[in-house]
Amino acid sequence: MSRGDARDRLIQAAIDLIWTSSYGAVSVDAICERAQVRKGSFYHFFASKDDLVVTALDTHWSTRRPVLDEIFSASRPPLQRLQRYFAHLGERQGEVRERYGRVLGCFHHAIGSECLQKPTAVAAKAQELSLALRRYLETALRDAQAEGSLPASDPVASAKSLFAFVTGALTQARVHDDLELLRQVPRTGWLALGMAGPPESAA
Amino acid sequence: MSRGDARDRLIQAAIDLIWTSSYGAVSVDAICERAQVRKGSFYHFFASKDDLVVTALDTHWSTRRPVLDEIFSASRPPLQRLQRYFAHLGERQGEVRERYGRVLGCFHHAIGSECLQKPTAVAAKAQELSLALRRYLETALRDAQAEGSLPASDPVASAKSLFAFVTGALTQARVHDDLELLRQVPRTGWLALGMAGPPESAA
DNA sequence: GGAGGAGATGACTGTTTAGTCAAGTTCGAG
DNA sequence: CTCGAACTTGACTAAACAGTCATCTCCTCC
Repeated sequence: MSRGDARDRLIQAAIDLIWTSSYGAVSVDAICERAQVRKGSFYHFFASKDDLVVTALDTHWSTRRPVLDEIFSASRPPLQRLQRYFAHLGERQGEVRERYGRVLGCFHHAIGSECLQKPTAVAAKAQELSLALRRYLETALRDAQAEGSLPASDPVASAKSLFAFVTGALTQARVHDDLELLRQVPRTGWLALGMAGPPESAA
Repeated sequence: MSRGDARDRLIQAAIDLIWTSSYGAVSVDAICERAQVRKGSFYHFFASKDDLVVTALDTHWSTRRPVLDEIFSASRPPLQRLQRYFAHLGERQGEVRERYGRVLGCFHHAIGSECLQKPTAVAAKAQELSLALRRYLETALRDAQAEGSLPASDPVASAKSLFAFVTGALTQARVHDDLELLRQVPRTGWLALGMAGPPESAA
């Protein structure tokens, strides 16, 4: 990493600090100090604090995307995709807890619910990523209905409800630092879809 | 309201401003300006910004509590309580939208997920109120299981999951200003409890 | 009417904030 | 060696920030 060394450190510092507290509570100075980068360098790489945060959101998403692509692979039966995703939530936050000492939930969701309309660019990026995530669910539900393994209904509305449950569980887990709650997600998730449990082949 | 006139305006201004944006984005000056109260008066009534916010949380809760007490009245069949609450979510946020021009979700939940550990007093108060709300669900679930209208399970864990879904739906509705999502809550809520729909007598 | 307290006021302090800038250093290509 | 571009640096600004304070204005009770 010769090129973008300080830049990368700034991005990582922003992710660490904002994720563990909040957008509004983290200052440029704090990010610089953690990244061991001077103020002038910050503004060499980024036009503003918001510019860095948008970049941080993109960077973080680019690390999650391949994982989601694998979980929601079209070569996998649609219900098995959901089963893997439900299980992934708990596993992933377990890793987060080991690294940050605390369950932190979803990075861009935490930012998105804090920055409603305030800094347009940040809010727009957070919403964009939330929508991208929801589309994984939507596709899996549509595929499941197409193959008849899930009762027919509006897949967009169903994905919205399921997504609300997932983000709610992640946020509650974050607030109460409660990993156990996420381990309940698979059970309740299937119920919310109108099913008693996961398909036999997916367990 | 002879006593506490300016004080009340400060509390209301804090609720309005923080609810429509966020804790971190609202300054004491902004609150004072909206309340038409001078800085000195602010600190005559409140020891600090956090002190006002804690008071605002309590004040707001005290307006919601009688409504919840009515909805979750023990003289009502437990499943009917849940049905009423599910329906209430959409109605209430409809009112909020009319008043504030936007769906805002749950006030103390928005603050609670933003202020994780930072200002101890604010975070503690927000968590206290979240817990109080969750207990309404817990009691209803316990009563429903006791009378056999809901399959037996751990009511605490079930309440956590149901509460995660409700807060998730409120937050999604807030972020996307989407009232329609909340209107789906009754349907998905019953599913998540392992029921096909509300009891006949409750509809 | 006078004493005293609750409340109002605006100017004030010191700190933190985001963002700027001119003068540096480093380093690879020509 | 030299030139320029990428990068670094620390001092700087102006605004916003939370919080303070002496002084004033009421209103109430004696």
